[in-house]
Amino acid sequence: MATPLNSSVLKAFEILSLVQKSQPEISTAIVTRQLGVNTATAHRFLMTLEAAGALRATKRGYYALGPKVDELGQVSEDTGAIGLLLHGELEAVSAALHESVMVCKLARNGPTCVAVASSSRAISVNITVGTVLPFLTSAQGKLWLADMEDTVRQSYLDTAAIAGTMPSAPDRDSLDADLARIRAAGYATNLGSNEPDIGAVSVPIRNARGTMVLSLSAFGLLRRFEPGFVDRARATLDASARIMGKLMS
Amino acid sequence: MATPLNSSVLKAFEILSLVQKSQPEISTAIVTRQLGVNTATAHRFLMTLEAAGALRATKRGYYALGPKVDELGQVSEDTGAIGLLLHGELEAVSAALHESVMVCKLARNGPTCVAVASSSRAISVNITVGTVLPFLTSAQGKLWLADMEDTVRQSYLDTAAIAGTMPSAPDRDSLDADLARIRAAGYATNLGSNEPDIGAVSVPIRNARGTMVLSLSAFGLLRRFEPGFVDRARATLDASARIMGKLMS
DNA sequence: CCCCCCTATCTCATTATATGAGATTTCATT
DNA sequence: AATGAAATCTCATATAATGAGATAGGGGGG
Repeated sequence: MATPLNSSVLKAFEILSLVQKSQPEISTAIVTRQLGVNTATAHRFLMTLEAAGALRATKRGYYALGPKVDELGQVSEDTGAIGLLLHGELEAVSAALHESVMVCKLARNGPTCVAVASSSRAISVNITVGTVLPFLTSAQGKLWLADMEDTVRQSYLDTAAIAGTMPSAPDRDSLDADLARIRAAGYATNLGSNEPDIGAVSVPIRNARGTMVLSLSAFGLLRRFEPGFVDRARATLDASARIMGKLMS
Repeated sequence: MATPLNSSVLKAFEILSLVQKSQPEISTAIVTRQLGVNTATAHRFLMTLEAAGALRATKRGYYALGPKVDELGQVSEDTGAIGLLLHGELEAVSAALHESVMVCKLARNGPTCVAVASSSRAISVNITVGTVLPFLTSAQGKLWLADMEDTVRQSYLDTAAIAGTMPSAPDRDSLDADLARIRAAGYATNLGSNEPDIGAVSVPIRNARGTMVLSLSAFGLLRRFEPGFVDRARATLDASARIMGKLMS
């Protein structure tokens, strides 16, 4: 009999996973219904998770994610956990394409770099971990927009507009058409729209459940990004994105 | 007898809390030593946390924070958990000072806004959640730098320099003197150094252990930030920072 | 290249504790 | 203030966590 796992701990994380953007607070009833455990058990787990700081009571019987989650998330960022995890694969893609590659997560103001591998070429594009890309003019920004529900997309675009990072917006119809095309193709490109003379190709990284959790892109001097290279890069990036998706699940 | 807490779950979070910037990976031995539990128990917890995705094996017997932590952290950000938690207090400060106030966490490229309350005044400073402030010219940036160990500070300054967000750096000695003054005073100001005609006062938010976890600042048109107002604002901000620190612990 | 030691991993009997049904309290709503 | 729905508590029982000791596996020194 292999090492038995601690089922209480597993259950605790199942409970925490019930908290989602569409369900930012959970209660005893929700836990009971969605995990099929006894009311008393659900209640005790919520109390325990609150004591641990993983949940925080908002109103009687309702809990949102707590400070411990933020604290651990911060440590994970500080220690570059994602970067270390993806580092090897990222280097491999960079070497295969002879271009710089980067991985972004979605933040409020745009895709934000969490890992990067620079090509050995003599170009210098100022990308470091933490860099925020614009939604409308970067390949990764458009890729994320294309993946969103309409209402969610609108809220991101509104935020971007307020923050002033929404330059010379193309009219809404052409944006919609563009995003539909990207959604169908499964990749996005940026041929100089963000920085002059810099091109990029990006593909989604999806977890086991098919949710887009990160984006991957290759970028470099625009003149290299002619159709043939874009196709080749897309195939290479897609293969790596599948591997990275497995690593993230 | 009040509801007994699930000790396995509490222990799981104690174990996760052992992962820190200074100790990015944990092993059975580390858990055994630091929590005083049996080797077999420690091992089983690590296996369980890996199965839950909260930890990720890097090499034989060593574990770093895993994808579940990032996932939950992302949900916490998306649901604006910190913002909701601090919202009431933030509004109160804004009302008391008749200025906009904001809270930032530390990210690689500078303090990043996680919550904001706008004053009712007719000024418009483009601050939204997600906005990244510069290290050297913003009140909050200097406050964070002042709180860091020398080596850590240098690594942040290096990153900032690479990202090109380090404008006309004052010479090193004057920066050190400035930071020493801020450290001693417990607050920092920015009198137009970031945006012309915009001033700011900022104070640290510390958790129960004294660690600076967030920064709080009030900002507005520069001409209001004469010495008398700065002193009054500092006192008000400090009082709120203590309350917010408790909420975060 | 092999051996040795340190550490991770497994086994199993004992014991602690998590569980669920039902009773009780609390809160919001009318 | 009465009512109903949901959270919280109690306690006997079953289950699952624990720790000592045995085993296996890997990295470093000879």
